[in-house]
Amino acid sequence: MRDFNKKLRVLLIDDNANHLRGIKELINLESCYEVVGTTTSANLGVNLIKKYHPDIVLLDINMPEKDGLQTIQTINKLNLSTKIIALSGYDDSDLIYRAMKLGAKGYVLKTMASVKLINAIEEVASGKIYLPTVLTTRFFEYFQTTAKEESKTSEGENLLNTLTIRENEVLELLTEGINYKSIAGKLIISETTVKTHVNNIFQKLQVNDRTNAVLYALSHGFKSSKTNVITTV
Amino acid sequence: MRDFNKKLRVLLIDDNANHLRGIKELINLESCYEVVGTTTSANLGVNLIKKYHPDIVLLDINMPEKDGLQTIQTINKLNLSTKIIALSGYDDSDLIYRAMKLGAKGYVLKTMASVKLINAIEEVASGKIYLPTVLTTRFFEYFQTTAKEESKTSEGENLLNTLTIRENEVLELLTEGINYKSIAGKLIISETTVKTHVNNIFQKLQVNDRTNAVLYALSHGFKSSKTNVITTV
DNA sequence: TCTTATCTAAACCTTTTGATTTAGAAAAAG
DNA sequence: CTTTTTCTAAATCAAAAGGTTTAGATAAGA
Repeated sequence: MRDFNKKLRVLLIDDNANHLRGIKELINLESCYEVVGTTTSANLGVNLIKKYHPDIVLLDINMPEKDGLQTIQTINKLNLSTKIIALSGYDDSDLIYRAMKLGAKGYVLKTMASVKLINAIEEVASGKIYLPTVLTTRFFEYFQTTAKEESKTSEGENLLNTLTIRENEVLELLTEGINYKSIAGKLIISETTVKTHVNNIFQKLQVNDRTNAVLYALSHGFKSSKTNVITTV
Repeated sequence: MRDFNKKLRVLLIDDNANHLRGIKELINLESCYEVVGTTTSANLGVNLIKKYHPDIVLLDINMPEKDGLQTIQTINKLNLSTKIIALSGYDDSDLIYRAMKLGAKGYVLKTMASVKLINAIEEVASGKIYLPTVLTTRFFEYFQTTAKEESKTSEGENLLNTLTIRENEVLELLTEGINYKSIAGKLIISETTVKTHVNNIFQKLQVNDRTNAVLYALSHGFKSSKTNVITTV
């Protein structure tokens, strides 16, 4: 929970100076906030964050100089407790999705009423996530469509299940982009044996080459025994 | 937008008969809803959905007989416009995450005030997503931690950005597991030209074969030009 | 205008892959 | 105690992929 005795320290990053001034005034109207800095440059913003360790950063993610999404990453890599609220002019599903994925704690449209912004700051500061209902819906639309393939593949008959243990080991190395010779070396078997296994894999997965075998494996939840594969979006 | 002249048809699935009765009464208090069926069995519930095509299904996802998450998938596979609201006793991040990923439009805790449930039905019926603030935060906690690994790959300089437009087109076809001849056919250029492009791609991505090129592309957020970004309104 | 980047293409050659057949040994299943 | 599965391996052959060099056409930029 948030300590109301201390002022919340807020940093503003927006390439539009006018907008910057507007937001600053708006926030300063509230006695419990303190704007510790404003800047039109993402790179400068990152430096200010390093220096001042603000509680909240309001970050315009539609900036020309540096990609806003990248900036989110850069800030999060600092490993501070600073929380990021993304500011954007667009309610683009993909943009919202990516911003949130990269660790933004809130997303506010510039067109939204100023009271929403204060609301967002308050919520995020107290450890919650702030997403207006419209954007939540947008987010989930995108989330569910991109996640759909994963669920589709996890059910039904998966040809991967027909593979033997050895074939699985071979396929795992195939998915790492390793050639016959190296696979033979790693499994300590002859290259021709590897070829035999690979051919059997092809038949079972109903493909004709390694690329398609790898693609099948990755898109059908093939789990390598050591590393956890991140199934893409 | 929802048509207020028609009653919203709701189906209830909960293995606890008492709870089922309670919810039914609660919903029937509201004149704009109609409970078209109640059942304690997930499998039976799916059949009822096939028969009655309800607008909303309130689905308890903590059932012994059949896994609630599986039931969500089964229902969605019917491809009806039926919207699912997950009911659960637990505010478990992973559970919420998976339920939403599988296509639930809302998630309500059984411990929540009954007015929240009505609220959820109303929101979901009108095409929105309903997640109480507490659960939204839980969801994003989980979402952001599981997505973290992915973001790692998209940071730093991405060699994919060095590719020309044509090289991107070729890479896109490579990631579909297509061979030189077919790529040449699709782009209406000669096979040797394709080879030239592919070689340039290899150099730029610092790999030696197509499999590794594809793996690089997939793990570094290569976006095929076909991928549809949902841009609404 | 000169230069650079991009797209196109061929020739030549080497390496890798993939397809097919055959077959022995060991282990598991019946 | 057979039969089947799995893992091993070799021999061939054909096809695809990859490496390298050279080069013309065009468009974009300095």
